[in-house]
Formats: sequence, C-alpha cells, structure tokens
Amino acid sequence: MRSDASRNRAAILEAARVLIAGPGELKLSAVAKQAGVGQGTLYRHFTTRDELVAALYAEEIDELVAEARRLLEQHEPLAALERWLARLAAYAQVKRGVIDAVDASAWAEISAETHTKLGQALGALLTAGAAAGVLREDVDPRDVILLSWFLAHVKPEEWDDRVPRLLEVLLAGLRSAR
Amino acid sequence: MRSDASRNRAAILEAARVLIAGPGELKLSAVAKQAGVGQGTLYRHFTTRDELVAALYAEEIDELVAEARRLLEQHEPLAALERWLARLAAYAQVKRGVIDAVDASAWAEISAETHTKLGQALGALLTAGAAAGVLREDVDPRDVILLSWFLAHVKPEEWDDRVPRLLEVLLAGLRSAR
DNA sequence: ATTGAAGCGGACACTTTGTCCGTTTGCAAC
DNA sequence: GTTGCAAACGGACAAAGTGTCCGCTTCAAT
Repeated sequence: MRSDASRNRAAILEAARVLIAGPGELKLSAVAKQAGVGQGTLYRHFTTRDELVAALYAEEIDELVAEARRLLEQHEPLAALERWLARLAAYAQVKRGVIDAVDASAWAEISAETHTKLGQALGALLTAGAAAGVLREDVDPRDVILLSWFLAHVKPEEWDDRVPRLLEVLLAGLRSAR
Repeated sequence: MRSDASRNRAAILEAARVLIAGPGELKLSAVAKQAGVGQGTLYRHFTTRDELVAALYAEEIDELVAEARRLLEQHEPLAALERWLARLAAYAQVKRGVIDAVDASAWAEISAETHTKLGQALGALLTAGAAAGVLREDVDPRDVILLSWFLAHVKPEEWDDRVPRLLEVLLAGLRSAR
C-alpha cells in the first residue's frame, strides 16, 4: 500500500468518526469533504457504506474480542458472559452503530467455515458455559448477537430503564434448562 | 374524506403491497406510478415511508391483536405467549417488514399513556402469565417487542435452523425466575 | 532521473426523495 | 340542475445523495 493511500484511509476514518458522532445520517460525500479527499478516493477505499462503518468499529470489536478472553480467565462462565454482554451494551449505548458492525464483522462471509475473531471469542465464552453446565449447549455466537439486536432499537431515553432488565432476560434465556 | 381520496389511498396501498413483495427496496416514486397517482398525492396520504409501511401492515397487526385475545382464552398463559410469538415470527418470515411495523405501531407515541391496541393485547398476555406465576412480573410489552427485533435480522436461509431455538431462548428468559 | 503503476480528486450522471402550485373534482347548498 | 369552493390531484421541479469516470499527479522501484 502506498504511503499516500494509507494516509488517506486514515483521514477518511478519522473524518467519519467525527461525523458519525454528530447528529443525523452519515453522508458519504460529507466524509470525503471533511477528510479532504475526493469522492473517488473514498469509494476506492470503502466500496460500501457498511464497509466504512465496519472499519470504524474495528477497534471496538477488537476490544470486545480481548475482553472475552480476559473475562473468561477471571470469572466463572456465567458471570463472564454477563459482563461481556454488559460491555457490548455499553458500547451500543454510546456508539449507536456497533451492533451492525458486530453483526457484519462476525459473519462477513456467511458461509465461511472459519469464524471470525469475534465469533471465536464469543464462542469460547459459550463453550465454557456449556461445559460448566450453566449455559444451553445449543446456542452459538450468532444466536447471541442476533438476540442482542434489540440494543440497536432501544431509544436513548429509555435505555437505563430497560436495558439492564432486558440483558437479565436474555441471560436467563441462555442458561441451561436443567 | 372525499371519495376520490379514499380510492387513491386504497390504490396506493395496493400498489405498495405489490411492490414490497418484489425484490429490492420499496421506491416511493414507483409506488405512485404503479398506483396511477402523482407524487403529491402519495405524500399527502403518507407523509413518511414509515407511515406507508405501517398502514400496509395494519391488517397483520390487527390479526396479532385478535390472536392474542383468542390464545389467552384457549391456552394457559405460557403456551399462549409461546404461540403468539410463533405467530409473530411466521409473519416476520414472510413479510419482512412486520417487526418495524409492530414496533412503530405499538409505540407510535412513545409517551402516550394509553397504550395502543397491540400494546394492550400483548400486555394482557404478559399480565396473565405474571398472575399465574409463570412469567416475570417486570417485563412489559415493549420489552418483548424489542427482544423480537432479532427476527428482522435473521437471514431467510438460516431461518429454520435458528428461529425455533431463539424463540425458545426468549421464552425461557421471560419465565418467572421463581 | 526515469517511468509506469497506483492513487487521486472532483465533475457529472443518475437515483430517489420531497415540495410547490396551477388545475381538476367531489359534493353540499341552493 | 347549477354553482361555488374547499379539498384533492398530479406532475414538474428542486434538493439531496450516491456512485462512476477519467485526465492528472505522485510514489517508489530501478
């Protein structure tokens, strides 16, 4: 990759980060302008809006992967999953787009045998829980992400009232039937 | 309402019903064209796309309301809720937009004290379950709809594998902790 | 220093949304 | 039946965005 290319890529991401925090939709033309690059350059780096957004949240996703590992070492499986979900929710509250990004990132290629990093990390959490007998054995990472989609639809003003309870319900549902 | 107005409204809905079944996004201009009305007429009847979609699914929503009542009479609360969710899922599988519509319809006015029909119907289901001691007492209709959002994100090809299990998980989460 | 491939930018074509306004039409009063 | 007019109509048009194309520039390998 040429040096100017990677410089531009960074500029675009930085611009997008700024603009996505602001109100309203993320306009691609505005991103290009803010980044000081042409439309063409933007589209060369990120073919679709989703690609750009996914790249934007790559950091958060890496963090979620690391967090999964860390929690797994330090807590019992159920507590680990609970905390991991809380972390996911915390991101979702502030960065409204993470869930999309997580969903996209974890199953970029629907049929890919090799799961992505995030899929693996979350999978490890679930496997540990299943092994310990505290979680259902038939749920997979995508199940959990799908169920987490509700986070993207909770309105900011109802967040504090609802989300803790909803996470509780979700977790209860995932527990081993036993 | 003038007779031509209601005729046009019906034509627009019919056109939208046809076009939404087809592939791709629902283009408002295409709806107007198909309905044989001008853009202006379309916008007069439905200010936003959401409004149009909500109207489109009004029938399904009424059906869901009726179904809630019927199930409540004929089954135990838990079974009633289970079946109701299955019905919701069935709609969601075929009519990809219902969840949005349900979400919109049930909480059109976020702060409205009077819940909408759907909110009431689902609320009755939950109340009955709580009274019987089989459901958590702290969940409300919106909680359930929020948790159902995953339905809108399940891909058609994974539907049969995942949805039954996910509904099971959801229901398990809603059961009384007892 | 040369050179050509990679990268650039921004004009432009295209798509879709939403508004405006002159014209038409339903219908109620006479 | 005629008339009056508010309501409704429709389609041109403005606005907003997206995605493409292509002549020019820049990097970096030689």
